[in-house]
Amino acid sequence: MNNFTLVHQDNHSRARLGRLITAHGEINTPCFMPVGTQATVKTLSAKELEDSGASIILSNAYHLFLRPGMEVIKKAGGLHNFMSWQKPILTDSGGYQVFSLALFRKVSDEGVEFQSHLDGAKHFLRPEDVIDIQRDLASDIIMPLDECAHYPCSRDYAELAMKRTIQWAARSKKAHRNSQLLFGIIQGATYEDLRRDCSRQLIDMDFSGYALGGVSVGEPKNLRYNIINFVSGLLPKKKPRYLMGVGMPTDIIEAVELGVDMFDCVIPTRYGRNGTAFVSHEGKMTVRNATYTEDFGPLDKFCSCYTCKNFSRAYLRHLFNTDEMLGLRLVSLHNVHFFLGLMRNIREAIRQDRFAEFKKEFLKNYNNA
RNA sequence: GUGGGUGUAGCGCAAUGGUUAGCGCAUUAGACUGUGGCUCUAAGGGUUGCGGGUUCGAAUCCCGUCACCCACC
Repeated sequence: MNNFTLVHQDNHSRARLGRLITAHGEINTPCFMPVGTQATVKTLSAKELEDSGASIILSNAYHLFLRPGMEVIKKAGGLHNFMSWQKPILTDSGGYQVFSLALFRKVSDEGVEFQSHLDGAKHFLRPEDVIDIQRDLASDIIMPLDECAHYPCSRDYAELAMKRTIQWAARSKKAHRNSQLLFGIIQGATYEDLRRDCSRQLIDMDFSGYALGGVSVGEPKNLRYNIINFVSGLLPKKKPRYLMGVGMPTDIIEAVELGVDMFDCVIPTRYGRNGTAFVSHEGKMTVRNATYTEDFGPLDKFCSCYTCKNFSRAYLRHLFNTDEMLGLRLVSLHNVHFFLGLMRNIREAIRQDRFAEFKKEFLKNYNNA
């Protein structure tokens, strides 16, 4: 059975409209998944997320495994109940975190031994363990353990990481026995032949969707788009395509044009906490800047979110300058609203076969992001 | 009034005779892509209280003066 339906293919590009069915509801694609690593999209309540139009969020097996631990989540009745979010959840395996956060790690074909970034305790996780953890989380879409190479990276290491990712994907598939949707993760850094080999082998294993990993890890933009373009062209049309960890609005638009369906990124919330807002027809805006000291207009005059309906730039700047936590919340809320609104606009443009015009129009006035 | 102490960037402080007076915070402006609210990068900002003197050279030593602090009258 296929959980993904291709609803419409844009006439003038590879952009596509789709629908993904999960145990906790349907997701219209292209979609953006706000990131809730520690069972919370930082500073936002489930209601605020829902009101912003979020149809799925992302969480993280590595973080939740370390804290609060699986026993707590199991007793809570799964991640949905624990965090009181009843729409779909995709959980990342934690492959990325093992390679970016752990104090120490030793990777072998068997799995990965690492030291917790929280308390230094040593853990050993095999791909099978990571599937079990996500079974207990009871998320809707789950990801296999993978090895994410950063940029720049030698061809030898990229090949090693890619091959291990494939082996682990096969073992994950074997260990996966329920109705959660398991995606395959394509690695191979910036090397097209490695990406091709990885794609082919994962496609042969028949996953519910395919994720493009190891992107936006420091590589220049042109290389990034080359790889997205290349891999997207290899993937089956009838399965969802997920570009992991991406990204800026312009990255998302470029990737949608290349046929990507799903995105997640910390940018709206992290930038929100750090005082950068995304504004329609403008781009990135640093809320702290002195120029807004007496700007009593809304953050984004085209936005209908709670922040923009009720507060001025001058007030938001004041909140950031005084380190008041409401500022983090209000700008995070706006940014999430902005990203989800962007996705709605993208879907509508594809539906009307005018994605190219939409992209042109969007980029015309939109700078730096 | 007497004695002592202190005056250096918006604030708190370094620099005890030797290049162009530094540091932290603050300010200003950047960065952040499968999340630690953190962190990082850069910039602006000085008549060293004021006036005089000694010296090749003074934030630094001397004299005067002003302000503030402490103690004693």
